[in-house]
Amino acid sequence: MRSIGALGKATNTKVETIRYYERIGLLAPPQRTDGNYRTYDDEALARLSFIRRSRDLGFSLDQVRALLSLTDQGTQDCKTVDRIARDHMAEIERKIADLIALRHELSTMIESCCGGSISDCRIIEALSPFD
Amino acid sequence: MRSIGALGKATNTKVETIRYYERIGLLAPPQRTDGNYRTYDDEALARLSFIRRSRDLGFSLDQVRALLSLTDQGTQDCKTVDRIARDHMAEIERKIADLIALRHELSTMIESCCGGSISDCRIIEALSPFD
DNA sequence: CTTGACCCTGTAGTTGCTACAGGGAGCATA
DNA sequence: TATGCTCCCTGTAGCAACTACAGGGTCAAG
Repeated sequence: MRSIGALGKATNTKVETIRYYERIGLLAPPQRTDGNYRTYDDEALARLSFIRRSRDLGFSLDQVRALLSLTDQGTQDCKTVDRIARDHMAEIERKIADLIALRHELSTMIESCCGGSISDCRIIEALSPFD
Repeated sequence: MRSIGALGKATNTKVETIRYYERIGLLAPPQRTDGNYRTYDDEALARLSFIRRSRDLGFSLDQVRALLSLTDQGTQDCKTVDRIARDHMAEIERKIADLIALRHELSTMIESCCGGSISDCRIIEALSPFD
């Protein structure tokens, strides 16, 4: 059993974030000490680690919730898990493509700029309408 | 002169968003009709177009605010504009790199999965701690 | 004269936290 | 025993950048 601070350190999570996860129902309310302190067992540690790892991989809290409930059910619904992961992957691909397009536009804009000395700024011009 | 709805259509912006921009001081409060409707002139249209184009390029509202004030000043501070644009560019590069790393991790995870039929799910396993 | 599309203000919701404020618990030291 | 100090508690408000109401007013067409 460990305190919320210890759990936070173990999972690289801020204390407030842990309480937030509890509040939104992602983590079950843990046991309390006589002094009303939360105490967490290994299962809670595993669950929070799972959440954090999923978050690091960019899953939304809703997606994490879905993944957790699938593992909780133990129904081994691999198809659903796979779909969530693939959907997420597709979204990341989209974001990458968007950002690359953006980078291209931006770099064109920046390159057309004077570089800091000439008086009519092509960046502002590029952003302005009717040019 | 045009109504807020017309301005919204012309700039592909929701009416609520235009009012929001006004509330946070990005757009000046426009003139009103007798019936208290906002009316916008061409300058407002140009300004909102500038804002939207900047937003589309991923600039934050704070960055947009800075760009706008630079153009308002007319001081032709090209150096500052260039810096804002380059900073933004660097941030986008970072995001792209992050997402590509993420994609790699995710694809490794997904490929190791059964594909929807075998009962022990490697995705869940990959997300779980102590594996 | 009524219907419908538009507009108004003001407030609350979204995502995923983060940051207080104002207090209590628990342990070490003087 | 008193005093610090660190940790913990609850509850609320803030961030970005909108979006979505609720509950009303305005205006033109039929």
